Parts: sequence; C-alpha cells; structure tokens
Amino acid sequence: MYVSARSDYALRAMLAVAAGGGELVKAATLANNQAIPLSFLQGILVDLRRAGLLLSHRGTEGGYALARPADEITVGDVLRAVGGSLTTVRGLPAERAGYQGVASGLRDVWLAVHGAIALVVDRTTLADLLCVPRRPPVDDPLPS
Amino acid sequence: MYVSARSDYALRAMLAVAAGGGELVKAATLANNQAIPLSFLQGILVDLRRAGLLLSHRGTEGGYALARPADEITVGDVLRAVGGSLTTVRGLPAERAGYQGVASGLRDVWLAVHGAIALVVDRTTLADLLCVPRRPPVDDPLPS
DNA sequence: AGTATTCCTATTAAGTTGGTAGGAAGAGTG
DNA sequence: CACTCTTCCTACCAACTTAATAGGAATACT
Repeated sequence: MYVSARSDYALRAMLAVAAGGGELVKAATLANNQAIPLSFLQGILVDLRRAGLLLSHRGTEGGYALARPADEITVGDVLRAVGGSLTTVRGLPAERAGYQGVASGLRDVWLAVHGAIALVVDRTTLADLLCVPRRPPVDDPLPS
Repeated sequence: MYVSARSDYALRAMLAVAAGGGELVKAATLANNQAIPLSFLQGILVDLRRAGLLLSHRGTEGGYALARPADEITVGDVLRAVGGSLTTVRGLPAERAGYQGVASGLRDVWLAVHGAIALVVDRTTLADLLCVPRRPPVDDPLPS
C-alpha cells in the first residue's frame, strides 16, 4: 500500500491549479507553491494533460488550467492518470494476479481492498478538498 | 496504491505454511510451491519470524510453522510485519505527510484510504482465506 | 565424530522510481 | 523577423527494490 511520489505530486498540483480559479497557472508557480521539483513536475503535468484533465497553453502568458470544473474531477481520476490502474500487485492490476493453490483466496482480498480504496477516491472531488474543514465521507475506524 | 512483491510473497508464504497443518514446512518447499525466488523468500521469512508470526527450526527436519493459530493471524499482521506501516505516502506513514496551503485536505484523504484498507485486512484472517469459496466481508462497489 | 540438511547473513547484479539537465517547438511582443 | 518566455520532450544520473549467489552457523542422524 504505497502511494508514489508521482501520485502525491499530481494531486497537489491539480489542487493548486484548481485554486487558481480558471486563470492559467505556470508550472514554476505550482512547483514552488507546493515544494515540488520543477523538472519532475513537468513530466507529471504532461501526463495529466494527455489524460484530458488539464489544458495547457504555451508562450509568455502560458500555463495550465483544469479541463473540467473542480467538482467533476475526482481524486481517482488523477491517480489513474499518472499511475495507470488504481491498485497494482507486483506491477500488475489487482484483477489479473494469477494465484495458485492455497493462495487462491488472496485475489479476493486485493479486489476487496481495491473496492474499498475506489469507494473513497472516486467519491472525493477536488472541490471537496478545497473546502478544508470538511472531511471526506469515510471515518477511520482502526489505528496504525 | 502499490502492493509490493515483498508483501504479496509474504502472504502467499504464510498461507502455504498455514496449509501445512502444524507440520514444519521447508523454505524450499514454499518457494517452488508458490513460485517465489528462494533467496528472496528467505529474507522475507526472517522478517516474519522476527515479527513473531513464524517459528523456525533448523536442521535436517527443520522448517517453518505458524506461531499462532491461523484464525488469529490477520492479513494486516503480515503486511505490517514486512512493510512497516500499512499505507505510506512517498515513504512516510500516511499520518505524517506535511501538506501546506491548498493541499491540506489531502491528508484526510490518505487517512480515509488507510482506514478503508485496514477495515479489510484487519478483519480477514489466514483461516478465512484457506476456505476458498468464501469471500472476504467487503463487497467491491466500483469497477476499474 | 562426522556428515548431511537446513536456516541465516552478506555481497553483488538487474530493473524500476525519483530527480536533473538541456534543447526543440510554440506563442506573444517590438 | 528577432527576441523572450513557457510548455514540451528526450536523455541522463542516483537511490531503492527485486533477484540471485555464496558462505557460515545450527541442528539431527549415523
């Protein structure tokens, strides 16, 4: 259960763009606003544009803007854009794991985990996260 | 949302030991039973033993056995034994992320994801997984 | 005592991820 | 057109994970 730096940076960048309120935001602004290495961020922004989540504009007054309203982009959309499948087991999507013998039951565990994660990230939009005091609609039941 | 090879192998090995029915199972048997590289598996088995989940015995008739009954070891126990914290963001545990500005809300998302995962893996025991036709007690609501 | 088998540990190679650097292409301005 | 700014793209380096190998330490049997 590892959230990669790419996924984390992508979400922070998307939130910073969303906070710009429709104006074009430059990559350099995002980088030092959220303490993200600029060159690394640029590769992530290309992924987000190719996934249809961001619009880009080159030139002197260039920058990035959301392709859809902030309440129509979910956390899951962003994660899938930069990481492929939402959950992967040893690099493969959870549904094609290929277990044999006594480990057959594991597949269902990963599918259940996948479903539980999807339930959270597909119901939380960028707009939800910009209203800070409100928490996402799942409480955390178990510690550690 | 990445399940490492280490975590996957650890669970498969624990299930194979549990299926041995109290008898000592050799590392080599586990390795070619579940198609795991032997030398890599040995390092994992050491972690599981140090975490108090496995007992080991050396010598001609040596091998590994569960330290507790299979219905008292959860999937979460195994994941924490080999991977430290259950969910990590950029290598750090989810609860110490350190977001600033517009990204503050992200912390709650990861905590919610962490809680949702824990709900699944801490309620599923090795004994549950050995009864194959039964599925873990969470249904998967959303595809992809 | 000796031997075979096994767990255990350290070292090394290959592959992926995180991060950096430089340049090519497009957009505006004079 | 020349110049500047910014996105976009490619190749490159460092660190970690995965994988494989070799040798040492402990146990059991003859």
